Amino acid sequence: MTPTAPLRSRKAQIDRVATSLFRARGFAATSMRELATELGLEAGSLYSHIKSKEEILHRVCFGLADDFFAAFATATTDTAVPIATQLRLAIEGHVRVLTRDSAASTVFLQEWRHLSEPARTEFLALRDRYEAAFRALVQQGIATGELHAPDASFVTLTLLASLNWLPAWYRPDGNLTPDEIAHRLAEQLLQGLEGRRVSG
Amino acid sequence: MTPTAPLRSRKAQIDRVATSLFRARGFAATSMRELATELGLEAGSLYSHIKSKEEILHRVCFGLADDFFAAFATATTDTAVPIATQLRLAIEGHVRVLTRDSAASTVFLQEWRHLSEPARTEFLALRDRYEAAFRALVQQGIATGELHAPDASFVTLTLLASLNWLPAWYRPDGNLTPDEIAHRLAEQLLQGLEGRRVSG
DNA sequence: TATGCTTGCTAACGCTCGTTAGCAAGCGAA
DNA sequence: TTCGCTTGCTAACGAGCGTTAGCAAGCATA
Repeated sequence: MTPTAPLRSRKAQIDRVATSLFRARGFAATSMRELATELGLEAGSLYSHIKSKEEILHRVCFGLADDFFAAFATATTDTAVPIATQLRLAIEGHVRVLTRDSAASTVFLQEWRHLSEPARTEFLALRDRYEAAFRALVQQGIATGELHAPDASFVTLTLLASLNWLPAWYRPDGNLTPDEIAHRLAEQLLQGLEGRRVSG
Repeated sequence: MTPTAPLRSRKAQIDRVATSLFRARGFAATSMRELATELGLEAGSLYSHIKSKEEILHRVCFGLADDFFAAFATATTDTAVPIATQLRLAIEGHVRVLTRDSAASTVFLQEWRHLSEPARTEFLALRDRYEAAFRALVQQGIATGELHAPDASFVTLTLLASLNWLPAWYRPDGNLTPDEIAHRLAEQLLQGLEGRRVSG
């Protein structure tokens, strides 16, 4: 039924509701009592299913990190494909993960800093690794002459920024499907990078 | 001394320290006792200078909103200037505000949702008005043929997203000055929009 | 000298927080 | 039927929260 998580386990249901609350109010401003009420039970009952509030945040953040890495790997498996195409596929994969569960994506992007150590440091390392993978792709594209830009880091930062703003305005019932959005974003971002124009 | 706020009033000093804490930990996760300690005094003493915790957030958010509007107005006063140039100036102005006080900018961008009503709604109205002004500029540019894009809304969203990610990675002691960053960002974003290429 | 503003303290208020202990009902598997 | 897992309750813990009241020292101005 719900596109984001299976209904079978109570734990998954808690994660799902908590994620949407974390998105709406922020992690620190969401209370366990609020979460329990939303689920129709008492605060103490939550602890039959989870160990702590932060455990939920941890699962959301690291779960989504896995998704992003998986999407990127899929987009870049075939090294025979032109870099520009690989980058386009990576962008589309990234957007697909973002739109599949925009509540979780927002939490992933905004609330990770409420992770305590060492999870916080681990998370940042993952994020850096992901950005580095994107940057390497851009750099490769510049080296082969497929992409034109003076600075791969700069390009990568603005590119991911454009993409990561998506959960802030994306609405599943909007007039663009996730794939259309992904395609448009890739088009718009790469037109500049590729230095060519498709139409007027 | 400090580039962000004058030292003369204790109130301004509280605002400045609070802003940096709000940025680091988030508004909800920052306690008044923590803020007081950082300032070398007791929690109760803060209330000789401010009315509430939220008052600080309010001042930061609405103060920066004023700055953004002022910068945009300055960039677009001369209507004889080509739209593409006005847009470039608006981008550079926006970046200048962002980099002048990146802690306050981060709070402005991330923590506004902890404003209670009606301030929250007022803030969102301001933000919408600002985005609409940018969008109108883009739309005008498309109409005159100076800019090429299928959808002004889409362009504006990704454009502002790229810019607003800046406080997340900008470091005042980095190897690019704010003006260089502003120029590069404008260049990179408009090269795509303008459909031309400066160099290889 | 008197006024009033700025600045800061101590002590405490009512409240909410995340979490735990102990108990119990339901239910599928052995 | 018994075992054990899932699910949920009530009651309470210690801690921290934002905020207030009441008081007082310092200091510039009138």
